[in-house]
Order: sequence, then C-alpha cells, then structure tokens
Amino acid sequence: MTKGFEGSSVRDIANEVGSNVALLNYYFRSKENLFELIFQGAMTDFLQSMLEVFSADMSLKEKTSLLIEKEFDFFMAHPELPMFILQAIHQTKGEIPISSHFFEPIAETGIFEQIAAAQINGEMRNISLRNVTILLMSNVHYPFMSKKLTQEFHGVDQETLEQDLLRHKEYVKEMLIDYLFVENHKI
Amino acid sequence: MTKGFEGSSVRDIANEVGSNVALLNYYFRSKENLFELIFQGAMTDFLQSMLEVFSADMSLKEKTSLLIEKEFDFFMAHPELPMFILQAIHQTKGEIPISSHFFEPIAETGIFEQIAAAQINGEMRNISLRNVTILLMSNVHYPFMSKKLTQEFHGVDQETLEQDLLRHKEYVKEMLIDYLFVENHKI
DNA sequence: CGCGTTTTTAAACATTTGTTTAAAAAGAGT
DNA sequence: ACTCTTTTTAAACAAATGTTTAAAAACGCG
Repeated sequence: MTKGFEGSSVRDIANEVGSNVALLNYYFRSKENLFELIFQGAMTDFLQSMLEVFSADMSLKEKTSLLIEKEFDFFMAHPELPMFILQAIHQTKGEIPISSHFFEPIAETGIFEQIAAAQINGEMRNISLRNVTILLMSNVHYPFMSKKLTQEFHGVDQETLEQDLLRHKEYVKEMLIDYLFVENHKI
Repeated sequence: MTKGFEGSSVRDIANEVGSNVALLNYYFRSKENLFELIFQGAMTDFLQSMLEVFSADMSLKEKTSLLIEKEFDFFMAHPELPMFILQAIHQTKGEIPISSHFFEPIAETGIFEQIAAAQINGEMRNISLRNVTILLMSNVHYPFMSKKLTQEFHGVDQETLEQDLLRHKEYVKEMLIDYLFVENHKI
C-alpha cells in the first residue's frame, strides 16, 4: 500500500506475511493479479462510506456535513488509502479497466440529481458537479496524503498531527458548507 | 516524473533521451543520484512562486489571493509536479535528507510572523499555521493530482478539465479568502 | 490406515535490474 | 599530425525480479 506496485517485490511481500514466492503465485496467479485484488478491495472500502451517506434520506447540506465527518473518521483509520488509490490511478497507462464498475453505484444513489435540484432551487451554489467533487476530495483526501510532508515541514510528531486532523475536519466542514450552500435560500 | 523512481529503469530513461545506460552513469554516477537531482529541481521550481509571493509587500489577504492565482497558473503548466513531489516524500523511508534546506527559505520571508500578526489583530481566522498550510495545499495541489481520476470519473477530455481548473482557481480563491479572513476586522 | 487431492516448499528458470569495464570515438591544444 | 583528455559505446557483471517446476508435506475421507 505504501511502496506501490513497482516498489514492492513478491519476495518482500512473501516475507512480510511469512510465506514464500511460490505460494503467492499459487493463490494469486501473478503479482499483477494480486495488485488488482488489493486495489479493488481498497476501492471498495474507499467508496463504502460515500455510498452510505449518499443513499441516506437527508438534505444535501446534511449529507455534505455527514460525508466529511465520516470520510475523515475513515481516513484516520486508513490514512494510506487516498495516496494508494490516487497513485494507482495516476500511474496506470490508458484507461482504468473497471472504472465504471466503481463509479456507477454512486450515480445510482441519485446524489447527482439531488445536487442538480438543490442548485436549481437555490439551496446550493451553482458550480459544476466536477468542481464540487474536486473541492470535496481536495479537502478530505489531501490532508491524509500529505501527512509525511506536514510532519517534515512543521516538525511535529504523529500524535500532534492527528489532533490537527481532528480540528481540520471541523474547519473543512464549516468552510465547505459555508461556501457551497446559500445561507437563507428560498425553499 | 510520472512513473516514479522504482517505475522507471535507467534503460528506459536512456532510450527516452536517445542515450545509453553507461552514459547516464558516467554523468550522474547512479540512478539514485539522478533522481535526487530531479527531485531537487522539482522542489526548487515548486517553491519558487511561493517565495516570490511571500516576499512581496502586501497584506496577507492579498498574498493569499496572489498565491492561489500563481500556484494554479504554475501547475497548469506543470501538472505532474504535485504528485511527483508528494509521492517522493511519501515513499521515502525515514527522514527526507535535505528537508530543512527547502523549508528554511520560506520561514525567512517572514510569512509566519505576518500570519501570527494578522491573527492577533483579528484580520485572519485563528487557526494553526499547520491547518492553514493544509487548507491551502489541499485546494491548490490536489486538483492537479486528481486529473486522471477526474477524467475517468466524469468522462471528460483534457480540454474540458483545463477549463474546469481555471474556474476552480476562482472558486478556491473566493472560498479560502472568505473562510480565512474576517470580513470587517478591527484594524 | 490408504489414497487422492490440496497445500506448501525449495530450487531453478529466463528476464530485467543497476552498475562497471574496457575499448572506441571525438575533442582540445600545441 | 600528434598526444592527452573527455565523451560515447557495446559488452559484461552480479544481483534481483516475476514465474514455473517438481517434489514434499498436509489434509480429507472412505
């Protein structure tokens, strides 16, 4: 997860789990196939909490707040996920094989329609879905991707950084909701 | 820059530039040393525009606006830089060798003191320097790191995405300045 | 137990890796 | 043109890579 595909040898992986190279190939057929499984597992975990929030029966404002809350909590427990996934997608040449397979469940929650509706009735600021997505992901994913950079730059220990991230969650929540949603909109 | 250290072989690099392996080692001594040079060059470019803005004679609000403006323009031309640098720092075991060498010039601009002062006199919201840094970097770096993800997810072409990013620059500017700076502060 | 299947192991395989060697080519100065 | 230095090349090196082989061990079940 941290060293990436090219950075990890099957022997390193085998030693790490107390196994050997032949056994890995016996069960996973190839290094590439093993990686695929890991990536798909990561992606599934990654999208899990999103889908739960999107499917809930709430206003968009409430969903946004809850999404940020849950994503932060999730990444506190799995801080290596955002970097792993973005890196994997970034380095993949051509198209990602099963991308639609991952993204369709999101569309099926009807979240996009809810956003469109909220923008029409003036509840939500009228910026494109893509920009909303980037805004959210930037503020939710990047803080965990930059943990090491932050530690080096500011010279703080792990625990201090975790407390920063807890505070950051609240900042992001307030900032994004203030920005994305109009204060007193005409219902 | 895109494949990373482990993902690129010296032979691939040699072919790419129309050279050969021996010549690369003749000039750069080792693959690791070559990478170090590339990384330092990237880091220098990376910090360049930051330092210019920080050293300017402006209010913090103006500097923030200008920083976002210049960073976005810079990354429009070098979109692979944020991912490369963050990935390099992320994968490095232990400490980054020359980290202080890169970060000291920032401190020397006096930007940290200006922030502290602005927070005391009420111009700027009172959140820690680390959180301010993360907020800024999140919104300025991540949009470029997630280009491929965004293209896959939303199924848009390169050009559409570039226009999105131009619009995103304005959104980020407005959002961050609204959030970080108090509207009518007591001067 | 005995036998067929599954799981585990050590060894070997062909490639690819980063690096070095030694000879050839090109350049610079007189 | 000659000589010394610098640059370029092809070949070789040992080590590491992903994968396969074949035999051993463990297991399941009559």
